[in-house]
Amino acid sequence: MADRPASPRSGAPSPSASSSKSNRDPSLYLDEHGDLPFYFLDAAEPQLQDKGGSREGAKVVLFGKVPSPQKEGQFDSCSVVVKGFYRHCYFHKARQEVRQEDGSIVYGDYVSDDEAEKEIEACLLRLGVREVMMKPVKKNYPFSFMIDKSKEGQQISREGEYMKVLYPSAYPSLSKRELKGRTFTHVFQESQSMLELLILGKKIRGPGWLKIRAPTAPAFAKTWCKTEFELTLNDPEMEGDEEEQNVLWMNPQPESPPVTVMSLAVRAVPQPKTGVNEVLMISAVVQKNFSIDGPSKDANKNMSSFTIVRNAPNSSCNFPFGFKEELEKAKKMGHNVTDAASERTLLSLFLAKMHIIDPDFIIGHSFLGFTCGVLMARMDEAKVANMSKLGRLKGLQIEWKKRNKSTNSKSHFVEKLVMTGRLVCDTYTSATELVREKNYSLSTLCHSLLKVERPEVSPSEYSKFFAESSTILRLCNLTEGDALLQLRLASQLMAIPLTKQLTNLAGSLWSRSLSGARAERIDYLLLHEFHNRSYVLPGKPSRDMRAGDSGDGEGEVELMGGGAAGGATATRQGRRKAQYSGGLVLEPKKGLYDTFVLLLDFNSLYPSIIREFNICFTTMDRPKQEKPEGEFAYDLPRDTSLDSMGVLPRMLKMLVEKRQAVKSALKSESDKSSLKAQQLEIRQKALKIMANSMYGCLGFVGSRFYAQPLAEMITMKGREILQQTIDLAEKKMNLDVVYGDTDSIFVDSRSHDISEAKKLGNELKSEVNKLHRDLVIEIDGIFSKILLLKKKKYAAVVYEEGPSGPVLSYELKGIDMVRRDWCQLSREVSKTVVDTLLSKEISKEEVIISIRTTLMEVAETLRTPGKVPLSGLAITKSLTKHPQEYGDKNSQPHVMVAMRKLQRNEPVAVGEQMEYVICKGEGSLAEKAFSPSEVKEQGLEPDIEYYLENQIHPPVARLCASIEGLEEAQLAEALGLDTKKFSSTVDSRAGAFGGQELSDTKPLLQQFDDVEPLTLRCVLCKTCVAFPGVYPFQRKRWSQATAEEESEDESARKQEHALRCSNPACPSHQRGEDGAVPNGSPTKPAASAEAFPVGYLRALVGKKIADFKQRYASGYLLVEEEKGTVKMRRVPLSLKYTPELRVVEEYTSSALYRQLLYYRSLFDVKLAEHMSDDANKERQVNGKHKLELQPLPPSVAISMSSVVRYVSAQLEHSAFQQINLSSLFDTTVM
RNA sequence: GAGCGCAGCGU
DNA sequence: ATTACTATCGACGCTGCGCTC
Ligand SMILES: [Mg+2]
Ligand SMILES: [Mg+2]
Repeated sequence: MADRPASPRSGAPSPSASSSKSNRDPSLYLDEHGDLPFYFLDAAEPQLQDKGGSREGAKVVLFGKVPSPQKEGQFDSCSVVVKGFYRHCYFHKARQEVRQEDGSIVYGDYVSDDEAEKEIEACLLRLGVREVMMKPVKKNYPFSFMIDKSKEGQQISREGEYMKVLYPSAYPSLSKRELKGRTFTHVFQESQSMLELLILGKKIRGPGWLKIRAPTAPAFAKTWCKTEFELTLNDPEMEGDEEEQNVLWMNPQPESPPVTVMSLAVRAVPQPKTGVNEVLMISAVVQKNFSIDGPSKDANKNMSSFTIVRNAPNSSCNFPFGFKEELEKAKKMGHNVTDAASERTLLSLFLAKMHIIDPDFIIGHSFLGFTCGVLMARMDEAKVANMSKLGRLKGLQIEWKKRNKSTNSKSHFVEKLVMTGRLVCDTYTSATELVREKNYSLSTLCHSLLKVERPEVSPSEYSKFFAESSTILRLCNLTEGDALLQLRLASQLMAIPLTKQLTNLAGSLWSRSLSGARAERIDYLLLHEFHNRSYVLPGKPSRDMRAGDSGDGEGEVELMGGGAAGGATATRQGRRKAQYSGGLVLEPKKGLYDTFVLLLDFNSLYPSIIREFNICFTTMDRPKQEKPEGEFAYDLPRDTSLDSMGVLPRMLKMLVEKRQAVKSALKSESDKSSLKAQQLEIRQKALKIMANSMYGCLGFVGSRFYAQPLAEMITMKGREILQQTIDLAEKKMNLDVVYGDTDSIFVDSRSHDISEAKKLGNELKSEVNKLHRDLVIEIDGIFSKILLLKKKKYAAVVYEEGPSGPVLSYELKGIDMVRRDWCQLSREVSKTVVDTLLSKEISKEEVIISIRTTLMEVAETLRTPGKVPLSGLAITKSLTKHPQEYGDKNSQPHVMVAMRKLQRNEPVAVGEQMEYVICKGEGSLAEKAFSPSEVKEQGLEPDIEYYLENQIHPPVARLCASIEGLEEAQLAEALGLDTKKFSSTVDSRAGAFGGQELSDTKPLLQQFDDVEPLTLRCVLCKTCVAFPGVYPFQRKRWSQATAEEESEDESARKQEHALRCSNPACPSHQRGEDGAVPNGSPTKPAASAEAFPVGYLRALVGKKIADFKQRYASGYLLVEEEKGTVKMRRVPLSLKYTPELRVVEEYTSSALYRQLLYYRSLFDVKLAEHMSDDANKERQVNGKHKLELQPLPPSVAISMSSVVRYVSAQLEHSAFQQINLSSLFDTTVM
């Protein structure tokens, strides 16, 4: 930037000129006026130990970087200890009570300054504050729109009169409870920290260049920084003079200095007996030119690394013979490995390195949650000196007895304390905030973000690595690799530049921003703004800023002290009940749409509402009238003109406009991957985050600016605007709104024409936008197909026009397959089902076939032991608290698994993803849940039926809920589940078959309506014969009776078997009466005389069965082929099977089953006898003659039974109901 | 069916 | 209601599972 000073020290003596002085001379850092250019990174207000009775004033330590006097362009770490603070508080003056004649009291003017001053002075004196400065001031009050029920008649108005009170910080801050008086009603900022006072007073807005006026050298260093200064603040002049400020924010800002980051990876091994982690190895990767504004240039050039590994004699991790030599060799190869004789040596060495390298940033994966704690515990145990070198604040005393409580302390308080002065970027924490993953282990993140497979080594394997020198070095390599991966991960996530931008925008502390204090960022943004506008600032959560909230009459709970606010009862982990209503969600018009559906969405709805309606602390009025309990009493600000803009709208306007500027700058950037472009991208993102999180903080009980009425007003307007938009679309434009959620509507264009749909969308868009000034709705997407399932649950095909035709992609919201609490298998099956449902141009029948086939295949695979890997069955659930803290631990699978893990002395972290597999066995679900490792070790068997019934069926059923022909029962049938659980309005035929026993020789004959009849072809004369069954009378009895007349053979009294050629001239008839029987002809081989030999029958039936199976299975194969190639383009099944399209389409599993059963029945002699009984009963009723079944020749009987056995074998393997449909896919034919 | 609890999607 | 230890977390809307009554 052109307007930037080239260097923060412009005008300073050049380094060479002062080279004669000692390197340590701090004055070298000062410019010609004796001022210090200081890049502020972070600050802390260390708590002071009380030394007897004498109190020291508060100290605030600023940590940062200063230009190195020795080397141009380099920077040294520096701290500035600021002293001489005065506490600032504001006493709001009371109004005089005037007694009326009727005895009532009215409140008049403010009490006089003298009166107030006297009382306040006395009050402070009573609290031990002897040096006080006081002055009447006018201040504004941010919560003037709320009614303070505890202070009837003494409401604070927007502008009011206060006494400003200042006293040295050596005196303690005042307790609100002790501050009661006649002349004042409220006290503000009495507990403000000096750090906050400094930041607000000096307008320090996050990391940036400051000019420190005339700092001095300290008598002794309080920090481990390379150089240190001390600054005593001027005595507070009541009127702050800009020239007298001793800390100034530089304007314009020179370029930020690069920082040094150190990524740490530690291998700790738990002691078998105690479970205490001991440090085995520490690796660090250091990068010196790390840019805090964006990606770093030449990152690799400025990287170095080291590893320290320790010997552990008398344990499994001792150095093998000759390790020293190997180590020396490795060192010569450039591998920076140091050995240490003991853990203590290792830790000391490490601290020394830390001190020399003096990193500004520490990067680690779960650094605060694990690594740092382990290091500290071991340093304490081994009595390693100067543990505080981990951070930069010297001589910290940490009370260890307190922290040995339990491992589940989530605040990492001590760790943060020790790290003071070095910023910590925890890749775990950052990732949980910046990306959504199924879990946040280093390996997973490397895989998904860096596309790198990280080799995992568990502590139990360390001893193996210590068997040989080479493998120890390999472990060192891996550890160093981890450190490098963490560094890359942090860079990839842009965690450091992004939090820096956020901190700059908010004017908060970087260390707090890094540890994810989101609400605090908004607090600081508003604190700065309100401070600058001369408002008294709200303190820690307490009710007096907004005592007696309008809606619920909670009076003066706060005075009782203990009463926890916000209803946060005890150890309640689950989310508490909502305090006010939020967004409007429409009931979707459920179903599958194949017309274009438009998604219109308001840009940043809530921030826009704040601007549109000028909603702010400063613009809202007190409710004019009492409203009944629970009703919202506030009115909208009447004035929404731009000149009366409130603070919040103004800030949002600023954020939005800045973002627009950044985005347009980004647009003009030709190379989107350039450093500049990426910096802009980060800035843009930070601006968006800030704008969007403002609303959330208004409703946050713990926020400094907690203002539920504002939050409530915003959501209320949100609901109104969405409803208004819907009405416009439906009533005025006669459109079909099929769904909407908070800030969006989904409109069915009822058209297959994209341009028509777009036109419609644009019309609606412009109509809506006409209604608003700041609110903007936009077409957020066009779906060529959408399956609306439930509120917040849908699957859609996004239609976009690319340079070469339409580009399709999925949008999947809320459905089970996007959630991590279903096993992978379930998600995969759902995926296939969604693929089918959303595929293009596929008939309803094809969809049904395809999904049924998928399910049958899944069931078959699952029921085949070992076909599905355990990982596919693992169900994942997070531990949201320590296992012990769960109420009924015994009924929750993930908790049970965690408890057992604890029992085995394995660490269990809060937030960890517990994997479990449901196994066969007795008891409740939780008792059948085991971790994958337990399953393997104990040889347990997964409960396949559980998975089919509870993991596959419900999600698929939900997806198919609106698809006719794929009701729950059909899906259950396809999965081979008990269909009785589902209402039997569904497939009655399937139901009928479901109850059928295979051994039953009396099937329901009408069920063979749709089977293909069996045609035999005489092997001798090639005549084709439709095979009626064992006897001719059976011909018309397989399906519903037809009106057709009986043929001669069917009604013949003497029923001869039907296994004979119909051609009278056939040679088969030449041989004896029965034809089929080779009755011992001497001239011809017996077999050749048969029309239908048994071998032929079996082959024919076998072939037919195989054909049907193939026909059935081919549907599946086609789907499978599809999956591998084009996700969205499914070739319809009919394309491949045009000649037999109908057959294929209708060829379901039950059809196949019936076909097989039919074949068997045709040859079933016993069945024939049953059927003749039935037939004779009917004939008797109708007065027809009785049929007499003629005995079968032995050979025919053998043929018949042979075929029956053959078909039965195939049927038995393929139990269609409740057993196993899978062998239908067995393509081998006997 | 209600209650409780758990999970974590959605805006 | 914390910036020294009980942790501390932006809001609300919605579905789905398991257990007990
Ligand atoms: Mg939006
Ligand atoms: Mg939206």
